[in-house]
Amino acid sequence: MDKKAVLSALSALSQETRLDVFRLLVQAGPDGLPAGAIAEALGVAPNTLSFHLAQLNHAGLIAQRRESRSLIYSAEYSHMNALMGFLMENCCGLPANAAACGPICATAPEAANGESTASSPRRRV
Amino acid sequence: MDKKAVLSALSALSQETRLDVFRLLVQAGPDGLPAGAIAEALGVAPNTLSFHLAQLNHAGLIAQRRESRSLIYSAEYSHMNALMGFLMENCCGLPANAAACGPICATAPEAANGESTASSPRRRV
DNA sequence: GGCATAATTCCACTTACATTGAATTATGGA
DNA sequence: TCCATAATTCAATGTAAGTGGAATTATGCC
Repeated sequence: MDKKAVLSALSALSQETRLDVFRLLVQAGPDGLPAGAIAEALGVAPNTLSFHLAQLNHAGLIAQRRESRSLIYSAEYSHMNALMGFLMENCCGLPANAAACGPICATAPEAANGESTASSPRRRV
Repeated sequence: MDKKAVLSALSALSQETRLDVFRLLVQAGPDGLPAGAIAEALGVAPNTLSFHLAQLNHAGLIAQRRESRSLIYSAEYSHMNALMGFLMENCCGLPANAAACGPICATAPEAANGESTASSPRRRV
């Protein structure tokens, strides 16, 4: 995950409606929700919601799939985990910081490189 | 941590210069860095940096302390951890999601509620 | 084909954000 | 006290983001 992707994800989440949408989808689970259900749940106009869904989708935070007439959106958990890893990158490696960095510490190097399965890379300054 | 604080933190981080500043401070450790050193390291004008430091500080992501003529800034790790917890709130609780939610899962409830100050003791995972 | 539903795209508008240069506050030393 | 350093605050400008209304695309059913 590069800085551009991180900025894109953070920008997407730094808006109230989009934050609400994302959290709703996180809690909805892998099955996701159709756009209409999201709009109704949050009380947002359909066109406005479309705009925000596009931003989240483009940022890689949510996925889209069609099911008949409905477009179903669902959270991309892996992308979120990669984002967190990036923010704390090169934090846990410092002996002095180990305690402060928190729960992400144990797995940060992998999360930072996204898509999991990464096992070796550590330092990048 | 409430939604307002989360939005404030995400807005602060969704800007390239501020993201660079925060990551630099995360990697610098609890001792932090003076404003001038940050400005030089990132190649940003002093007044512009001041503006961004104020935003990060107001969002609770960094702390400020004076040391002679210098103002030293340091990362607020606990705030960052609380932010991550909030984003994944009510995710790990769902049996279907447990695997997808990732590393934060094990400690999310605490991070989400924790208003504690920097370097607070954290439970083992 | 004709019609209704689901959602998106396009357009104009208003507001908020980031940057720049000049002026100001705070600290330390001669 | 006077001056230099460290950093912030103020005022002005250009650009990007969010919202609302009307029109458009995609799918399903009769």
